[in-house]
Amino acid sequence: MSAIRLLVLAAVRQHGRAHGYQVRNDLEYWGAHEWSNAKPGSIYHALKQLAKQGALLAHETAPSTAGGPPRTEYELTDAGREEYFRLLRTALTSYDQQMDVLSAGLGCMVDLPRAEVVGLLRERVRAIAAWRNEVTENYVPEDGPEQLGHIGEIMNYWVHSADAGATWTEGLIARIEGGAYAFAGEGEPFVGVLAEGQENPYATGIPDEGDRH
Amino acid sequence: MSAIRLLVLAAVRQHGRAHGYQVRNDLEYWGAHEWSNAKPGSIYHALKQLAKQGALLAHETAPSTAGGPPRTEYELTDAGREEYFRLLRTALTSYDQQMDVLSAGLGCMVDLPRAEVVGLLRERVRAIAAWRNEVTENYVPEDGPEQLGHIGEIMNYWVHSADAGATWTEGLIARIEGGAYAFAGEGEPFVGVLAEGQENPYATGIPDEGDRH
DNA sequence: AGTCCATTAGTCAAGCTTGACTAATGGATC
DNA sequence: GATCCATTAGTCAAGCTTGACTAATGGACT
Repeated sequence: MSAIRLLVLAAVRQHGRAHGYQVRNDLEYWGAHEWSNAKPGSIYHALKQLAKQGALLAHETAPSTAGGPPRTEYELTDAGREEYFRLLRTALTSYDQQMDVLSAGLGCMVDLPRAEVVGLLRERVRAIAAWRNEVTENYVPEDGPEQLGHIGEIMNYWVHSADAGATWTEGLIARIEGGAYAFAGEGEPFVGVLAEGQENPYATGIPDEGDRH
Repeated sequence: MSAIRLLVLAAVRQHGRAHGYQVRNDLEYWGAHEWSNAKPGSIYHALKQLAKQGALLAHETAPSTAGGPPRTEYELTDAGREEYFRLLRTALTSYDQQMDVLSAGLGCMVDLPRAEVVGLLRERVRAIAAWRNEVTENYVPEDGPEQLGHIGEIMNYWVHSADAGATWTEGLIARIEGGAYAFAGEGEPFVGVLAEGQENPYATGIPDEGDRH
């Protein structure tokens, strides 16, 4: 599972109706370029693919009001809403060693009820434990782990990462059970997208080639 | 950077001369399917691509002696040896949040001298610290981190993971400085590939569709 | 002697990712 | 008033990944 579809659906969903560049800006606002493969090509590809598969409805292209080529606006369909929640639940539950998927899930978690998120995260902790069990049982030779030599460090690293992930998840569960954040059905939903014309306070100040001289 | 090229170069290098299926088996022996995208398609693609780019020399296809279609054998070129060490050094040094790259680097680290590996890992710790610094400075609003709401959990998770990675790397440095493992120039090199006809003791017992009935 | 099928070995199309490129508008500068 | 260029918006080709598929050999079973 890649994070990009979840992120794109989340952005379109919060806008109600959005064009590609808006989605692209929101993902930059979320810092997604730092922890996921949210690049223009991937975003536009995901939009087209989701539209083709019926998760998004593509409205005919309209000429831009602010320069640039005409733009296509997208809206979530019912199938898209289902897909969004399916992806979100998977992102919070499954352990696939990919930081981007969980990160996207964290950004969207408040769209689910508090109790469900806690349940999904507990399931995640269980999944990590199961994975850990599987690899430690299958990859230790009869003569003890020393026999593996430096190769054993690979497993050592996986297990260390898995444990760190589980510990962190338990901390998050505690914070959520302690009342942190506003989840679905608990008042004003969190607004996480940029309004038309609003500037991104986290815009990357990184100059590209063209800025240098 | 993806781990697959490094893994494929490592397998070919250890064999001296190898065909695709041999590489595929070695990667399974290393457990690479558990922690990287080492699937048949990716492996054969990487072999072809590396050959096209001059890192591998492809010998003409020869009919298999044990069934199946004819196979192509590959050998490292001088450019391939350089590429191997370049990728290996990058894998050990850079922090890109991808477990597979570091895992591949760990599997290959003994091909470098002990002192160099320690240096590269120290550089890695520095890279993690720099990354941590950058994100914590750039993504905290003026009014304090609480302002971010649940979005702050994403950064919290990155930082936690980065710290866990740095701690683990420091542990590894200590083990290596303490004399663990045999590195380049320290006697018999570690043999990590399967000889012709040798069975993989870690073969996945997972049955695929065809086995079911 | 024919069929089944496990093993050996690799191909392929569809989808995803990447980095570089195109194209239109409007304001700043010379 | 012509040129430059930042911003807005999106395309494209090349490469990578995935899962399902093909193809050849030889042994087991009927």
